[in-house]
Amino acid sequence: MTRFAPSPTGFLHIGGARTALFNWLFARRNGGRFVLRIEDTDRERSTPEATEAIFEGMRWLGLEWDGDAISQFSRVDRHAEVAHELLARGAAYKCFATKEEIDAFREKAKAEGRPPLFLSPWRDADPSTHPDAPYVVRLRAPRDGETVVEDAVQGRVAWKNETLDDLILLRSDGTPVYMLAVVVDDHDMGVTHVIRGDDHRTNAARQSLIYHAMAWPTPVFAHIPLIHGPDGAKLSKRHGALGVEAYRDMGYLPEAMRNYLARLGWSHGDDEFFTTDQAVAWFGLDSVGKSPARFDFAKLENLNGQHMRAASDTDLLTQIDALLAAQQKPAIPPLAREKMLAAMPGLKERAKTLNELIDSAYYLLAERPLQPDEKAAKLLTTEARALLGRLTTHLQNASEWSVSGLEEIVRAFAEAEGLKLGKVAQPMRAALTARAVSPGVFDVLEVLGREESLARLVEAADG
RNA sequence: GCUCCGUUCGUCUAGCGGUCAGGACGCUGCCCUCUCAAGGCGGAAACACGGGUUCGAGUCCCGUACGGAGCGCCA
Repeated sequence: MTRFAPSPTGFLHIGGARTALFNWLFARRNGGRFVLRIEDTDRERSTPEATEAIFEGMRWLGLEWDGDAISQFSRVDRHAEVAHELLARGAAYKCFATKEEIDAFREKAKAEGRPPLFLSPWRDADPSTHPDAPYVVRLRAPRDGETVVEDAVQGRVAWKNETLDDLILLRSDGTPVYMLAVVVDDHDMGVTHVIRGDDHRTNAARQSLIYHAMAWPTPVFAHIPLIHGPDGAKLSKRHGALGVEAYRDMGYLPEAMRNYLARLGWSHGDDEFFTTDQAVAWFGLDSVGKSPARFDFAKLENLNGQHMRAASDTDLLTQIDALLAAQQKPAIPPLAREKMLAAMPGLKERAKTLNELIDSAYYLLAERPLQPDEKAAKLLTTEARALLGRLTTHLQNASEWSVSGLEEIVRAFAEAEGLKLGKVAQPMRAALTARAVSPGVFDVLEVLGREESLARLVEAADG
C-alpha cells in the first residue's frame, strides 16, 4: 500500500503530482492500494479550497485513489494516544523548556560553532522536580549508535544518533506534530511503501526513531529526487511549479502529462513515449534515478503532440469539450463538431496542445466574412484574387466534391495557368482558412463542403 | 556552520569492469511536399576534476569542486 500525503496549503504542484504518480504507479503495478491523506494538521494554513484543488488535480491527472481521502486532523486523538503510550513506557519525556530557553540555547550553540540541536535538560529529570507548567512531549532518542534507513532509491543512508535531536511529539497545547502524525497514520493505515520527495529524507531518520520506539515495523522508504526549474534552481512559480490545472489550461493531455512526469527521474530503457498501461507494467523503484531533474517544457510539448496524434478523433473532441468547460468558454456548436471531427486527422497532426488545435480549427468555426490574419492577407494579392476568381469557375463545375476529384481539378488548373501547385494552393488556403497555415487545402475543401468553400473563395476573389 | 545526498551531450536519460558511450527532446543539413506539421536519411553535442584499485574504469574506493535537501512547539 502506498499513499500520497499533501498538505492542503495550495494547488497540486508539479512535484507533488509526480510524487502522487509514482505512488500510484507503484501501487497499480503491484496490485496494491493507493490512498490519499490530507495533511491538514496545520490549521492556520490548511484550507478547504486547497483540498478541493488537490482532488481536482488528482482527478484530472487520472490518479484515482482508493477509498475516501483521509483527513489527518481527524486523527489527532489517536496521535496523542500514541504519544502518551510512548511517555508511559519511558520512550518519551516531558520537557518544560520554554521557547526562549530553546532559542537561547540554539543561538549559543551556533555562536560556538556547534550544531544547533537542542539538548533538553528535562530528558533525565526526576518527575518529582517537574513544575506545574506547560510542557511538550519529546522523544527520548538514542544518543549513541546510528540510525540507518534502507532507502529503495537512495540506498543505505546512515546518521549518527548524536546528530539527531529529541524531536517534539506533542506541542505544549497537547496537539501532535507532523512527524508523529505521519508515523502513526502510515502505521495504522498499513502503508508499506513511503514514496515521497527527497526533501523528506532526513525526516525518515527521525520517523524511524519513532517506529523503533513503538516497536513497529518500518515501511520501505523511497525518496525520489526533486524536480528543478529550467535554470537548475529550485522549482518556483516562475518555472513549472504551477498547479496541474494550469497545464490542463495550456492544453496538455493527462496521458501526456503522466508520460512526461514518469520519465522525470524514472526510466525504462530507451522508452520515451508510452501509455499509462505500459508505465504501470514497467514501473519499479529500482529504475528511479538519484539526481534531480529539470523541468523541460519543450519535451513535454513534444510528448503531448505525440499523444495527440495517437489519440482517437472522438477522444480528442471529448477532451476539447472538457477543456472548454473547465475554462468556462463556450462549447463547440453541434454543426461545427461534425466538421471538427472530419478535420481532426489533419488538425491533430499539426498541434502540440489542445489549445493549438482549437486555434487551428478557427476556419471551421468562423463565419463569413473571414478575418485573414497578417500572413494570410499578404497572400491575397490582387493577382492572387484574380487567380482565385478564375479557379472558382472550375470548382463550381466539379462533379463530385471530394479530395481526389478536387485535387485533379486544381492541379489541371495550375498547369493550365503555368503555375506550380503551391502558387494556387496558398491563396486558396488564405481564402478558405484566413491563415497561411492549415491542413491540406483539398482536405479543407472537402470538410468545408461545396457551398461554404465556394462562398469563401468568391468572397476572397471579390475582396 | 553542521548532517545527508547528488554529478554521463544544452535538457531528460541508457549504461550496472572490456560499448565506435546508446536513445529521446531541442538545434541543424538533406529528402518528401500545396503551407505548417508529420515522416525518412544524416550531423554537431556528454562521462565535473584529481588520485587510487585493476590487465582494463562512465561503471569500484578516496579526496576536491560544484549543486541540492534538511537542521521549527511548519508540513
